[in-house]
Amino acid sequence: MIPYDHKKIEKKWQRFWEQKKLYKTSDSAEEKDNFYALVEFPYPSGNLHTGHWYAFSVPDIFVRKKRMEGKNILFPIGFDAFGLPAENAAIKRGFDPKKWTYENIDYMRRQLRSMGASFDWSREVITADQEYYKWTQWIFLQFFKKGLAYRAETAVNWCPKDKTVLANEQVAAGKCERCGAEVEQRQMRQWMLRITDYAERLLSGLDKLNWKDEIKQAQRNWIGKSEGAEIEFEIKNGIASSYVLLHGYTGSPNDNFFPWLKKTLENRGAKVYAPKLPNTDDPRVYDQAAEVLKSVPFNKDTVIVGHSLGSVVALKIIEQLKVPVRKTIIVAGFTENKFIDEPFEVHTFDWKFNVKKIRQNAGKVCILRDTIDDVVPQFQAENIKKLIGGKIFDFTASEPHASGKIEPEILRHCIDSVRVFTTRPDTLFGATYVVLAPEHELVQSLDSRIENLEEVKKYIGEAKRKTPLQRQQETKEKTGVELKGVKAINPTSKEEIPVWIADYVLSGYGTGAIMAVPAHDERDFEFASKFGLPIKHVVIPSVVDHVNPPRPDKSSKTRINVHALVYDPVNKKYLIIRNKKFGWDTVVIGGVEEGEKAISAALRELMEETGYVDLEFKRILGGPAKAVYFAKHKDENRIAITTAVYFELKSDKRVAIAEDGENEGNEILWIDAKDFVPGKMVNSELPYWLERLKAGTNMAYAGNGALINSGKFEGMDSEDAKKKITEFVGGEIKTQYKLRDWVVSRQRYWGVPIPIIYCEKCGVSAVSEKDLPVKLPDIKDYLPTGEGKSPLAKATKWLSVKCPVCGGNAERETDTLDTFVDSSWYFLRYCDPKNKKSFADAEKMSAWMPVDLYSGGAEHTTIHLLYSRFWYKAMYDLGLLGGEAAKLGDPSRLGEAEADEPYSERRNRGIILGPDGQKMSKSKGNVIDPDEYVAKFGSDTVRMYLAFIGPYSEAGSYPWDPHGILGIRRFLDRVWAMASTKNLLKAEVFQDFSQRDGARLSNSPAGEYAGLEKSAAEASIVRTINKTIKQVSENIEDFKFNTAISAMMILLNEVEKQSDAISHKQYVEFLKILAPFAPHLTEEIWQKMNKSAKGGPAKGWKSIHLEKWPEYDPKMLEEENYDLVVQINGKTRDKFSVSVNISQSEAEHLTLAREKVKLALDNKQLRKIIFVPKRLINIVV
RNA sequence: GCCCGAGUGGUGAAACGGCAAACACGCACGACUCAAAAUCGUGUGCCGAAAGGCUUGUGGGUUCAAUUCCCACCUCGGGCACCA
Repeated sequence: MIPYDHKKIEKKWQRFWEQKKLYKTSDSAEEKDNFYALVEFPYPSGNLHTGHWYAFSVPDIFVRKKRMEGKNILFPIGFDAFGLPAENAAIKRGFDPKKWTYENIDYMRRQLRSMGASFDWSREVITADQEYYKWTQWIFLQFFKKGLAYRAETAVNWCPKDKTVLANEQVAAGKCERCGAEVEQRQMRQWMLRITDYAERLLSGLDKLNWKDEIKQAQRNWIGKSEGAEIEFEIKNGIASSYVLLHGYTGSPNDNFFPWLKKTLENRGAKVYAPKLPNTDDPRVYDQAAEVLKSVPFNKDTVIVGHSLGSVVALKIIEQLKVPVRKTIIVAGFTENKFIDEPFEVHTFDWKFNVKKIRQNAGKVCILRDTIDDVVPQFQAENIKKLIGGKIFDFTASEPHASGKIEPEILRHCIDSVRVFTTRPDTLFGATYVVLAPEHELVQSLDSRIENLEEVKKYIGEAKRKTPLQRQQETKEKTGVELKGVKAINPTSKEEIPVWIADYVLSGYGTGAIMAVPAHDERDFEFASKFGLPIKHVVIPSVVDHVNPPRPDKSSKTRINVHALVYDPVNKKYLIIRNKKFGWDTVVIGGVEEGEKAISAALRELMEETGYVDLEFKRILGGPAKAVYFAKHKDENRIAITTAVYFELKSDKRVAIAEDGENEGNEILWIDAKDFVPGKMVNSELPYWLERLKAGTNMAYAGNGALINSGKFEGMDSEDAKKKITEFVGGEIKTQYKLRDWVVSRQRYWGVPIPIIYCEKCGVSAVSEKDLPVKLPDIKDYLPTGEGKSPLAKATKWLSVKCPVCGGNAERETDTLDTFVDSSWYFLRYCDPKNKKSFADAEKMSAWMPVDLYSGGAEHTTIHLLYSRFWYKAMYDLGLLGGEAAKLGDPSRLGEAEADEPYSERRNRGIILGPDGQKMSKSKGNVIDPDEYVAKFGSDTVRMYLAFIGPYSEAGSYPWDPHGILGIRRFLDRVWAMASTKNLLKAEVFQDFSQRDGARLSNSPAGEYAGLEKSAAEASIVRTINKTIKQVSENIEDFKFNTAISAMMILLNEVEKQSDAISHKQYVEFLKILAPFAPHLTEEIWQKMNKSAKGGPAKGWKSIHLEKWPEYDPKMLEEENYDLVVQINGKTRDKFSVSVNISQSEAEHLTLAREKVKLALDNKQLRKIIFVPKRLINIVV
């Protein structure tokens, strides 16, 4: 017997496949459909671990099967080569990150080849290659030009250890996902991508995708959509006594600047001055304004609003004022993120400002940044901020100067008010206070009115010092401070309510302020309870009686009543009333008179109806709640606002029951506690009611229901009231997402340089296309500066550059891009990896995209998967994807196709644990080195063992069993041994084998097979092989490789027992279905079976991996007989062999005749017989 | 707390609503061997000497029949987490 020398065999075939370029893919193949199978490319950490093997070699089984089925397969591989580990190795051990990375790639490439996976290496992509990152930069610039990439100052996550910012998605439980250090919040100016613009499409796109629900759900949760309303709460005395409105240069061609704004302010009793300014940039514009403004009595309660040109006028006025004004609002332009490729003429004012004077007199400064692209530097938000300070508020309308949109926005700043976001506008009547996030801007603008400013400032300072993790850890105990002297006005009741700041309100979500409805929100309830704030119930649960539902043909009456539940603790019984006349059970129900307490009403009614008087009130069981039912005794529908009260019986003492019509037919009953359940009572679901009524007692009731204490909305269903109340107070229906914009700049070296240039004069501009790529310079010192700057800031020579607009001296952006940017489009580069003219050719992309099957780790669900979906959609909208996608580029046609989704099917893989069932880690000493096992058993064994370890279709975690792998090796040994002992591997026997299709494997004379036994064995083998082909085919499709392997094992077990019965054709079929699992072994046997006389491969021989995937014959699956299972009352009692065609009556007859059945039935009456052909017969007695 | 997913032998795990535990590991016994390893064979859910009974986290429901469908609860894993 020839030994199975895996080392020799595997090396031989890996070399052979490579030489023959067996897996090289052309973009189309005749009569073959394209199929794009993608696995997440690895980070070149230096060594392939078990996880890599699991990630790559198992999907390779699927890929090989698809290829044999006749698909033109794209199965590429590459390296996600930028990232922190390289850089940290550089800092720690002095390696050159580039050298380190590329050496690792070389090593891993060799290891990957030893895996025998059928990658097309000719398409390898490395993200750190200049040819690749040139296009990363290029695409980034396309985003920049469309405003999808922008730079802004926001609160960002800062990792103090890695000294870089992180995206939200890279922070887990307040810690840096990579190094575990506690993340801090910092205000920093960063590059961001507008992924939030795509929130809705990222959400709706999921519906169309063939992904597992758990993956979709995780993305949905991450996006976190909630629908609600924004509602304005005015601050008491929030309106100033006078306003001066100064219109803009280009924005308002009409006489009056914002007529609506003027009217609105006047309606509220303010004095408004809106002089007409000439539409010119001549300095005399001020003189004219000054003339008009002579009549304005400026004082410390004046608010000045300047827009564009008007802002310059405003500054001039402020400069000359003697007394400071209350507030200055400047509506300014925005140039920073505009891509300027053409020089423009700059309008200039030669006015000089006295900055000190302005700062003295401007009061609170608030700058609203419009989307208008203002080319005049004086009109730009940033410049105005430099000049007079203050705070910038971004205002994004759908169009610049959006009339009707910007005015309300300005109004908000003219009148001190708080805008809150709520998903429960229906509870607005119950808003008893307002809470601001500590970072909320209103605190600053109100500081003169806050009586306890010191305390407030102290609280804010403490809140700011806390890391996000600390804040999270303190969720149990709520803290906060009231802004004393400040009141907000509830827009429904006009009541004055207190304003608090508390860090349980997050500045980054919604408006950074909430209306607190303690009665109907758990957090507010907790806060209100702690600080003694009022709790006002406005929604009560609503219960409809399903046993006695309201009848549409009957009139309805609303009543306030009480349900009195009485318990006798001695006998453990409940008191109920059974009405004989109408046939129902109730507890005592009594109407509550005007001004009466529920408890006394209950006691009165109990006495009248039952006579019991010695009762002790225990507690309010529930309510108030709305209960709707049909009251038979009154023949009308009842809408009862009811309270449930619980009493205990102290003694049997009774008085006479009042004899009136009401009590007719009533029977007073005491029933067992266990019988006090809906099913056991007559026409009653009272216990269920009482349960429902409990909601809202001693806790916040957050459910829906009916409105109370809500003015004209009294009684309305809370769901309907949401819209109605929002309209009533002039609020705005709004959708919020938890998703934040993606922060992509990193203050680190080893990444793609952001291709942006800063010029003193021209601001921010893109690097010209011809200058791409901006190469990552070689530097010596990789240490981050720590103060928010990348090590690139130290590469002085690289740093300085000519401005692409004016040609003057300028500087480069020193931050690099997040590596998730690199991996957001690598699958596109695989389509056309060598392209020098574009990132990928449109035709080629449309030949392959979308990816048919994407396999990767579950940890990327809300990171890479979400990012790349966004990236792809953005590219799609920019028309960059070409082919069909470009034709579909019109956003109005979206939804017609999935053209904007990159992956049509996604599968998450599980993880391999150490033998101890723990995650593998060096410190635990449970790391399995795949190389060791490959050396010992071969890569075929390792990959097949990983496939066998558990269902790949479920992202479970499977421990590596060092013994378990033996089972696979034994199986492969037996496959080999069978070929070997059956002389398959001897050339002289099998030359011209191709002509001997159908011949027996053994050399024995044909006569030996004569006889019944043999043919039964043959029939059995035929059936098994067909079954196996069927199962293996289906299981691979479902990623259930474990059961596919088990099916092949079953086949081999059977074949070994009667190997003479297997034909050559059948053996070949077996070999072919095994080929994707054990590509080397099967190829070796396949070749040896097809040797020519001279010993080389037979003429026309081709690799088994290019052979056609076997098909099964459904007819061959059928059996003539089967074991009929006999059940009696569902329990198996017997079984016997019957023909497949047996009729029910025959089966019954045979079954009843059997001894065991007779015995078991014991002459009992048969009630029913169920016969399921080909399965069982069930006798019910 | 919310949203997913999963609970089946000693272990990894199988099972269109139809014989629970296929396949594999491990273990026990046997064969081969002077011996061991490897290999091959037999057995292996639990209780019971056997007949037989019990068994898919717990409790209920639907069904002739439930690991599978429905409800409640418990435990574990994952994601989110003061998101108004």
